[in-house]
Amino acid sequence: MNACAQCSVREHAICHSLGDEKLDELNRIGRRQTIKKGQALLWQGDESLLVGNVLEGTLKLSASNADGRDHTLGIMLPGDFIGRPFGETSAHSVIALTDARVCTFSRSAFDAFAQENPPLEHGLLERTLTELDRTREWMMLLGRKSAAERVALFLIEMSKRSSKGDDTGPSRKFDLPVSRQDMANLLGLTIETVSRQITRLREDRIIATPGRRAILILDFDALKAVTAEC
Amino acid sequence: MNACAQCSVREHAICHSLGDEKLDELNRIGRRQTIKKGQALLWQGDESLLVGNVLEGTLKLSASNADGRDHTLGIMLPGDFIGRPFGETSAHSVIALTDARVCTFSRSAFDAFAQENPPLEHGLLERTLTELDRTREWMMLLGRKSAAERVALFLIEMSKRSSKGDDTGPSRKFDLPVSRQDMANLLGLTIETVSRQITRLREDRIIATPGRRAILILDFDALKAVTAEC
DNA sequence: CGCCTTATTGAGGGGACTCAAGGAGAGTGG
DNA sequence: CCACTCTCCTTGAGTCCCCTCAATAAGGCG
Repeated sequence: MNACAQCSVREHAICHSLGDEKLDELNRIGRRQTIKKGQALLWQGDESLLVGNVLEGTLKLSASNADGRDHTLGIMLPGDFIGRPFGETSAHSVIALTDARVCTFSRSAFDAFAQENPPLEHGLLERTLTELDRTREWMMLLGRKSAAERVALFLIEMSKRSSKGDDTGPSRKFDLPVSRQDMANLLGLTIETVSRQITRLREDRIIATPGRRAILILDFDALKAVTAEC
Repeated sequence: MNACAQCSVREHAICHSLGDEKLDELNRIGRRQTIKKGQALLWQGDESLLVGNVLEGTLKLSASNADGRDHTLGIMLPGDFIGRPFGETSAHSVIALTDARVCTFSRSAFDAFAQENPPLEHGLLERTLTELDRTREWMMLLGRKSAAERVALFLIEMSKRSSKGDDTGPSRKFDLPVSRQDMANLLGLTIETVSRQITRLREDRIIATPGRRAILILDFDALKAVTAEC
């Protein structure tokens, strides 16, 4: 029985470029795996041993430098591709923010499989190019935007991503997949600054926070306006 | 006569994965082109019409947002790949910082050629993955590092890149390919802050500045130490 | 309830920005 | 060769935003 056939991310992951036969072959080198919140799937600097797809849960891509400060480089949600194919070492760590399920492959087996399946490589290339564009957008945020803009932009982004699959547009109510600390690390701010910005948005009646992780957007236009104000 | 055979970046560009025959074919859809300093090769938001390789000179990848602030996302040197294959629009602008020569392809022709030449796509994928890693490193710089660290890191990076091809290690003396303003845009700082940091490094006898754009590293270890200090 | 983690709020300081003026080259033309 | 201009860079003074340090509050869970 092919586990891929009923895979929850079948349509969104890189595998969707493969036919049934090839999918079967890929399935044979793959392995479903669960990770507990806080556990690492990959360690920065370690040998790059595996790659894979997120099936369920949220993970973060993060890096820390010599003096201990660490920075979250991205959030990985179901359907996203994890890991660094064709490389000796993993440049960043991948850590589960919630309990998660992933579908992993040994890097060497995946590399070999990819090289023999141009459509898969092509899909991976397109995905990587898109990710590069997105990362560069984020660079701009880190380089030039104020704390208020960063937080507002993050909320909008999360609102969009949490409604993935729906056609109702960005959700007005959703749960943040990350803690304040993770938000701060992602946005290049401190936890206190993030908290203050959230408070400010609540005082201005732009958002409400019905729970610790919950966000309810009251005035979407006003939130958007914050992202562009000087 | 195949212009690629004697191409200055033959060994460093993506083309090196191709055999003579395929190279010839690629050559036929390519076109050598010169751009004057300040001219744009691609405009952010425009249709993605071309891709190519840098042959000579320096270009920058940049983006500007609604309120006019703009940010340099990367520096492109000879051998680097330019543009966004397989995409409708160009997410960023590419602008010449010096007079430059590039080898360009219409995007559609390149896309078609790439899809038929897996080794080329594979090379492009590896390159894109590496670029993504590098961009993420830079994100960390923008998110977490002080002005002093940013400038020091930039000088080290430029020292390394300017000695490309040599085996003498990073050059101690080199010319910056960019203006102070470009440095500031790249590092997410203002021109004044960059200037002050350079002055500081000179006062501390870590570097000397024998000319407007020239840098001479006097104490490499001290410079490295700056990149990691708190 | 008590403990622990996570989030909020406050006070104070510092690093980078803003605004403004002055210098230093490179190129031009007399 | 020297004024002149233009651009790029440097330096200074003052301000503001975000960080740091510190205390308090709010959940979550045994």
